[in-house]
Amino acid sequence: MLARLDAAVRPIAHSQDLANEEAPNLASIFRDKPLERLGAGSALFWEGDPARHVFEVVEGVLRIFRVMGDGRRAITGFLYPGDLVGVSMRDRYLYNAEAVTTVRFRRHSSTAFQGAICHSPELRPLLFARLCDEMAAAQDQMVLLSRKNAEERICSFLLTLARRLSGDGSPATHIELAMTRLDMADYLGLTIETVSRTMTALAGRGVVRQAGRHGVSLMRLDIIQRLAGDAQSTEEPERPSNVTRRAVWPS
Amino acid sequence: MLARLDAAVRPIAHSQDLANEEAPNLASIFRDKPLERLGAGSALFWEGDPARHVFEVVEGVLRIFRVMGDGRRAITGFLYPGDLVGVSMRDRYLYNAEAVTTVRFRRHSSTAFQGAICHSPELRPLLFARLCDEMAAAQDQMVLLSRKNAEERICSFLLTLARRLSGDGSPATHIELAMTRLDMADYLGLTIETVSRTMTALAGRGVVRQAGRHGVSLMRLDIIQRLAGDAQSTEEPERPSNVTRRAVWPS
DNA sequence: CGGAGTTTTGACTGGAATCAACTGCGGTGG
DNA sequence: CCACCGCAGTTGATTCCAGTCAAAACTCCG
Repeated sequence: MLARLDAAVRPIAHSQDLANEEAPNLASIFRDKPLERLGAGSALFWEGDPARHVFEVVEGVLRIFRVMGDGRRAITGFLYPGDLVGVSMRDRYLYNAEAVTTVRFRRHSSTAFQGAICHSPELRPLLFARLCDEMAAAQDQMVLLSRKNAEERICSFLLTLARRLSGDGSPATHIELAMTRLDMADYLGLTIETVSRTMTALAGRGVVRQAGRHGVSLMRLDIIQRLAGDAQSTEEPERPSNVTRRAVWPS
Repeated sequence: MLARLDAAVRPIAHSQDLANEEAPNLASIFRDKPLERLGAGSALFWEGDPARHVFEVVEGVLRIFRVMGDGRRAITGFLYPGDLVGVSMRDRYLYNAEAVTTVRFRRHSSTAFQGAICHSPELRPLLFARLCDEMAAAQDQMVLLSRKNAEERICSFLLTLARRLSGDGSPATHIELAMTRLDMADYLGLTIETVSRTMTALAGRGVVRQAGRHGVSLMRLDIIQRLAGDAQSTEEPERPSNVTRRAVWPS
């Protein structure tokens, strides 16, 4: 009873990778599996369910979250095309996974996935790398939740999303939030009211521009970056420890 | 390129395992390495340092943390004997590691460690399992930071510590906190004053008893467990596909 | 056009942060 | 042995950011 990790793992490269012609990658394991579909709001699995499958998100957005006894919800991550869900060493899923939007995905049995990983010296390090990226992202999130104020949380979130959606390194200047304010709040450790007020305040200062319910244009990336709070303070920019500064975020 | 994870990984079993006579375990990789020593407060490495080594904690406690530009600190974890530090797929450490107490540890080069893992079908799943446990712990911490109040955070922390220090499943009833109030605060996303007040309040209610600066006796484990907030609410202990509400807490 | 859900806005509250003493322990050296 | 210092921790007073409660406004549907 070996493998079956329980973590949601994210890709290093974005999803539009050339899965077929290139060197094997994690997505290639799923290539011949049928495409399945999950309506917005539906659950892919629940915490505690037997962890029989591993999933690859092909299109759409998933949220993974836990719910406390009294109903308080904490979203621990959003998953995008190319991400794997349900990779775990345990026999039960440790969190809930729900579709934020309509999601298209492929399914693989945990045992077969495990076998494929174990026997492929090419794939193994890829999975390891994803787990490590995920761990780094989790630590970023812990910093955010433990020490950032509402404005810093929102700006960090927008920036992360902008970087992820752009594929390459530089953040996109316009993003479409797939999720509601409630999802954002439960991910950032805030309430919907605070998320709303903070977004409005940023828009009022011309830092962002809201376009419809879910569209956000990042008008002043420089300011957003500063407000996100990850920046070095202005002393000794040559600190070798700063070099990696944020090797962190995936993509 | 290949292996070098960046996560602090924890053991499933406690450290007093029979490293030598039993089946290979992760500690066995380090068995022939010399024991080194690190004074309380000293750094093992800094965020951004080249990740040349992987460490095994043999004795004492480490803290791993990040510092924001303006000095705010967030401790993302404490590491105990048997834990590995610096396992990473990146060429730089992503966080700081400092000794809370005097620490004794062993050191292994990242590349050699990586090689040992890659070539050992026994060790690989163990490392995977640790990463996954670490990921699960990180998610617990995100729930704590995002949705729990001060009292719940303190009780969760005490409970986690009690479980870890006892080795087996049932929580120890007396624990010695290796860390200061400041460490606790930076781990729990609180201030020292709030940690202090909350501890005092718990002691005042007879839930815990403080013994000296760092000793804590858990007088009412049942209450602590309830206050930690992870408990089921008292409805329907069996959870079939009771999709609506929520599906269970792990195990 | 209507209606439900989502988002925004406003008024007020409250829990933890902040600011500020004060206490007590532990080590050190006279 | 004890006076002194310094740091960790506690306690108190006050502030403030985000939460709560409530209602209005907007959007996206059919």
